[in-house]
Amino acid sequence: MDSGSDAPPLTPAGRRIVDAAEELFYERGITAVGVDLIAEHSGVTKRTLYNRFGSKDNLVAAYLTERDRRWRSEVRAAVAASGSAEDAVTAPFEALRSWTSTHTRGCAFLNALAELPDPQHPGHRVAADQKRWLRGLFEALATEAGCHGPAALATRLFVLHEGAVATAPLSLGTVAAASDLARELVRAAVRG
Amino acid sequence: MDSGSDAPPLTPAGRRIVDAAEELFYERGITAVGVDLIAEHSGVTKRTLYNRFGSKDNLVAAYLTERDRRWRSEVRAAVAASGSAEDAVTAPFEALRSWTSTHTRGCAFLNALAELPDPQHPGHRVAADQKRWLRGLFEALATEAGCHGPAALATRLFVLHEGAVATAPLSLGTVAAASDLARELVRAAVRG
DNA sequence: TCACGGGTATACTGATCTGTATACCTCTCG
DNA sequence: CGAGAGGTATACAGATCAGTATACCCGTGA
Repeated sequence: MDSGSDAPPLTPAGRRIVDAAEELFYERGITAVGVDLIAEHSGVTKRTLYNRFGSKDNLVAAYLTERDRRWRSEVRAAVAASGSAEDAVTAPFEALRSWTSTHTRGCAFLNALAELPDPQHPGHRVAADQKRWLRGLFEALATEAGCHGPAALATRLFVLHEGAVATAPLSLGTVAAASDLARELVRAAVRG
Repeated sequence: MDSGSDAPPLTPAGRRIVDAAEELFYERGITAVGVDLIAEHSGVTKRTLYNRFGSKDNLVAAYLTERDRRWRSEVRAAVAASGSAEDAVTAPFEALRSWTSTHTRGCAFLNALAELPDPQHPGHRVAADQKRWLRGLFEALATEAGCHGPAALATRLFVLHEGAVATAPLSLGTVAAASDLARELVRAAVRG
């Protein structure tokens, strides 16, 4: 559940493959990108790609797992950088703000869920787990901050967060709006 | 902007093609479904499909346009069925509730945006327009109900709505949570 | 009567898809 | 020395992709 250190240490070629997959899958879509293109962009033979990952589905899962690892790291850093337990609850929205300022394709995990309907697909599982982790993080942070009704509050913060990231590419000011409302909700839950 | 009556009257075969496209594109994904499969499912020759729509991209746009037309109709019905101007503001959440009770693949438009990164793609435009329409509808309803700060409120309601529909397939209770919070926000904006 | 719109049937093109086969190279470590 | 891991290079299989070509059928309306 921690998505932590049980990652197999990637070989140099494996590293380049995942890097290329991260960019291409995210920018152009998973189904629209073929393994040949990824092999070419990473300067690696298709044979090597299949030796490392076995199948495209597994490579997709590796791509999402890597994204998940980095994203959790950024969120945890934002939580650690927050000044108070109350601010920590909305720290994921700060991480979201900086993410959306440089990326215009929204959430890699929501996009993956849109493209991979099959719950058995390894990539689907990674993406769904990422979302469940985030909702759980909100609940843990809300509990830590002494908020009333941490479970219900966490679901509300989670909805706001996902709505913001899902609509971020539309540039309708949803990230700031969600962030502001989230802070109001947390403040009310701490006081109330 | 109304997505109304300027729709070309579909021929019988065209009707069946769009119906099949609606089901297949939504359930399995746009890129993952080929035109041959749609032709087969609609009992139509591929020649006819191309005579009607010209290209897969155009068929995708027709699919999303049809979905948009139906969805706006359902939302407008929910608005009309609401008992008061205040209830009308959150009527789209009622439509969302009934939609997610029978569909587990989330929002066809968000899914389309996830699969079609190119803003020039005709399907991308239809999906983006649908989202802008919804945000505008919230603002119009909020204004009608005499809410304070209707523009900011509309963006908040929009974020909640999109977060709910984006995470609905995860079954984390987000639709009910967003709906409840939306009503609280509207009530506060009417009173305040 | 006859032209035309809507549709069927079948075959095809050229590209691209995931995945595999075969053969060779090079470095490290026991 | 020798084995194995990591990788390259090239070619291939079989399926599927979007889209086109050719030829025919049938109903309606001028």
